[in-house]
Amino acid sequence: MSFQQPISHDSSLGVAVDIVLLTVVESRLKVLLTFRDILPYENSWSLPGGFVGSNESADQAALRELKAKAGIEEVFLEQLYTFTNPQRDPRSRVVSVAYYALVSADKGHGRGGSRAAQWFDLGTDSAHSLWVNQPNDRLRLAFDHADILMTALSRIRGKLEYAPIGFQLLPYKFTLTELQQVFEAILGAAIDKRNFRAKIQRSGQIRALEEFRTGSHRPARLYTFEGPVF
Amino acid sequence: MSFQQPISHDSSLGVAVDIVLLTVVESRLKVLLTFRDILPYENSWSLPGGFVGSNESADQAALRELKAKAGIEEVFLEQLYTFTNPQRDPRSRVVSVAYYALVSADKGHGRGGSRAAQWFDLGTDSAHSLWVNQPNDRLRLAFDHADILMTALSRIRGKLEYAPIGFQLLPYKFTLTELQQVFEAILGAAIDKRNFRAKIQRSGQIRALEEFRTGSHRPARLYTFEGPVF
DNA sequence: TCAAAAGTGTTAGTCGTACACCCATGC
DNA sequence: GCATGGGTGTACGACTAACACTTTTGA
Repeated sequence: MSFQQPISHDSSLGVAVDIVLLTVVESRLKVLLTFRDILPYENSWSLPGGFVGSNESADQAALRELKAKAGIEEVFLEQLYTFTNPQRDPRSRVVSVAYYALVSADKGHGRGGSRAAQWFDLGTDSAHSLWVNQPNDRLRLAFDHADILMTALSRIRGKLEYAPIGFQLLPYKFTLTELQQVFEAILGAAIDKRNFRAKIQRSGQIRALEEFRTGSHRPARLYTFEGPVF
Repeated sequence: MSFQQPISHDSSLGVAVDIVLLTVVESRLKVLLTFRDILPYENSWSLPGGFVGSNESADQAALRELKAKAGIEEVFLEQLYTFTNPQRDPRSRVVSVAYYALVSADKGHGRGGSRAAQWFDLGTDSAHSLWVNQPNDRLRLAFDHADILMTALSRIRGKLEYAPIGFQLLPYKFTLTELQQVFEAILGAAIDKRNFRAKIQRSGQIRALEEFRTGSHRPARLYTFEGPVF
């Protein structure tokens, strides 16, 4: 039996952040991945991330990485979970403080067309977790990033029900149909239109504007997010 | 544009775990604190914790520390949040992966009477956060441990509503009054007896036993936890 | 005038909440 | 027989979920 002696501080683990950056485009949930052209996991895709600098918090590191890798500055960012399996990085011991971030599609495309970072579709129906568990050949995620992605998806799905995070994926003005599409994309399931609208209106989180989005059919009223009143 | 070369890994942050270990004794929520007889924060109380070993996960480190500092082995343990303020430890850079743990009072007293580790009362009414924010002189917590404790309390209060964690604070057999007292201790508020019992019964999480706890009054039926059926 | 998306109400079941009295036991 | 904690039911309001048709516009 191994008696663990008191651990010396200079065991020197590395600390990194990894970010699950999500957006919704045309009713589809998308995640930003970066391409690795170096070992380990050369030619795999991975979550954007990097090491935490010696004089910054993990939050700051995550924001810095988002700006550098995705060109994104205004973003909703929350800590997700910290992954600490000693074997998660084959090179050396690195613990990863994972974050999830949500951007609206209009802000979210600073980069992402580049060869180094691309948006990947998370599937249209409830097959999210399937997809993540059994990625196709094109998409074998590096390290434990598939775990991180799954954890993020299930956290966000849960949180969507009670926290006003859906709005983070939309621009300032949006239609109720767009909002519903965001919910459906995240939950991976269809929602009844009347019930959804009634519930959202009841919640008092949105305010109707006197503006309409005009398209090729009946114009849709625009709304804006207005946090709950305390 | 800065192509980020991997930030030199040897910035060598330390990684520690800190654990908010809670129990409920006689309707009072208690937290286990350890006494620091060394600098920094000499003569303060702190959450039990320690550095993560170079070959163990943070979960394993937390379990090891719980066993070492509190003599506790069977315990419900979940990761809470990772605290990464660069100044949180005045000696050197240490990030802390915080956990919360729940034990039933019957298991929870392996240690805790020792000079090094003691159970502290978290106040009987809804004044929890007040108490934590403005600790009396006896109780000024080391590092950012007051933050960690507050985060744990608010997480647990939230989670109590939808996850079966209340049972973790009770022995295998318990009365409904005991269960209600656990809920009241955590929420810091009184609960209506009839509503509580109806709700718990409805949830299908407990099973009635044909045993009774006999005391100085009418005997109370014992129940046992039985996870939700899938 | 037609295609397409916007918009709207009712019903039934379930859950939360407020509230007061009788029951079984030890002393 | 009394003090103490154990145990029970009902009514109202709010929310969930199922379900189909009319309105407005551009083409």
